[in-house]
Amino acid sequence: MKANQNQFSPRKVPQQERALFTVESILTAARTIIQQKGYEAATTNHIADVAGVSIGSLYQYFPSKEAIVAALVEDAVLRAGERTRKFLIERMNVSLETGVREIIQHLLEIRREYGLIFRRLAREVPRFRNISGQLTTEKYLYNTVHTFYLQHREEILVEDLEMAMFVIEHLVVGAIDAYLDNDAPRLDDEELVQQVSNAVIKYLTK
Amino acid sequence: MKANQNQFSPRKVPQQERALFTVESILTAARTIIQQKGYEAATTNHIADVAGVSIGSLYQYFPSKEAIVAALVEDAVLRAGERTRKFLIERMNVSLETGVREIIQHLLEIRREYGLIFRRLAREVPRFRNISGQLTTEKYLYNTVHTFYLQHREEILVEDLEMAMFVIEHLVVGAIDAYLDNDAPRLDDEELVQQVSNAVIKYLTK
DNA sequence: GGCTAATGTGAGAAATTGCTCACATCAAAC
DNA sequence: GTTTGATGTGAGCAATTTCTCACATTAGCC
Repeated sequence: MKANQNQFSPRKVPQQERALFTVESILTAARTIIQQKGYEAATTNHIADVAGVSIGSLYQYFPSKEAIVAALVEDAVLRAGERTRKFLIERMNVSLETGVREIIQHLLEIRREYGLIFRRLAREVPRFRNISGQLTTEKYLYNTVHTFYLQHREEILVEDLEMAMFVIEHLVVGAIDAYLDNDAPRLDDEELVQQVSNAVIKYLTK
Repeated sequence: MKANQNQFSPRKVPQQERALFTVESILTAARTIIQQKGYEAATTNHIADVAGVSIGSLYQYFPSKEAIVAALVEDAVLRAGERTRKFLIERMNVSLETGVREIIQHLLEIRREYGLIFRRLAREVPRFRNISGQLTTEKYLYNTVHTFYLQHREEILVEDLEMAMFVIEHLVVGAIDAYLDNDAPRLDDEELVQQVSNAVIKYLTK
């Protein structure tokens, strides 16, 4: 019984070039299908088909269908988390207004780019909601955002900052997701970011 | 070929007391299962099991699994829509601040009560998103809300009111759903309503 | 070339699920 | 009590989907 193995661990680690290509093809195919047709359409046979490999190969590297999806989610959470982290650290010293606007702008980009994971998958497969939820709420990000707000504490009139952070996080993400879901009439990226920033800044400082 | 029949129409209208009880049992079972375990867990056999009726009886009254879900959705949209309509009309003449707060309070109640439909189902089954989306965006409600805002137009500094309505709708619903999904720490109903109202009012008037 | 381990294949086994149908039971009217 | 239509039953069909396994092919090494 090997350690560090769970029900999502790969069965076999690819060692040759062509095996790596196979694994990549499978992940790409799964991503594409889920993106375009949704989770239900992503049957293992269909994924193998689109990837151009046999169903047997698929099951050599992934123990189950869920393992494929888990791999997609993990990848997205890692990448998006890393980018957001860097972004936040670079913005540590800007003004409250600028910081808020740029963070919202950044969140819009992230949630558009990883729409598959953070919106489609997280909604259709409740199992994965927590995993993808990690991104916005994980401790490191939380602390970084918290630090940013603290640097502008005197401008902020809200008493309970932690509570305000929770409210803001979900106000913002809620509006962004709705904007991306519906194709909002009379509203473009710039305008959305402007309006939501306004709301957040006014909520905090007026 | 009968008119007024579609793929969701019941096959048979219950005529005796016990048949009505059967239908109710099926709907209740479906609601419970979806609420607690999600849409995927709601197989027809499982629904019949929980309802305490045979799978045959289920298919006597519902032509398909989707018809059961459609019945749940329709019921919720009708009830919630009607209640919201009445609520809005009663609040036509209150102040901007009071109106906004009470509407948010009302939305919180509605989305908690009909959480099954407006949150779980709408997310897991893309097919039903539009139907449940009707509730908040349907024309009548839209016009009613619009009228309310217009009565306080001089207090409102935002130029493009229609755009602001879109932003506000999704800010509010986003925050409410997040609050209901996560069991938000250090935040109760009253506090949430207060904070979100604050944000909306300040966004509109400052 | 010959050997070995890694990789690839796809028919089909096993499991799941929506749904049917031939039949059994019950309620109401006479 | 008999009849008749409404209601209830559940084995199992048909279609789909996940996953296995015996076998074939390929890459790397001597």
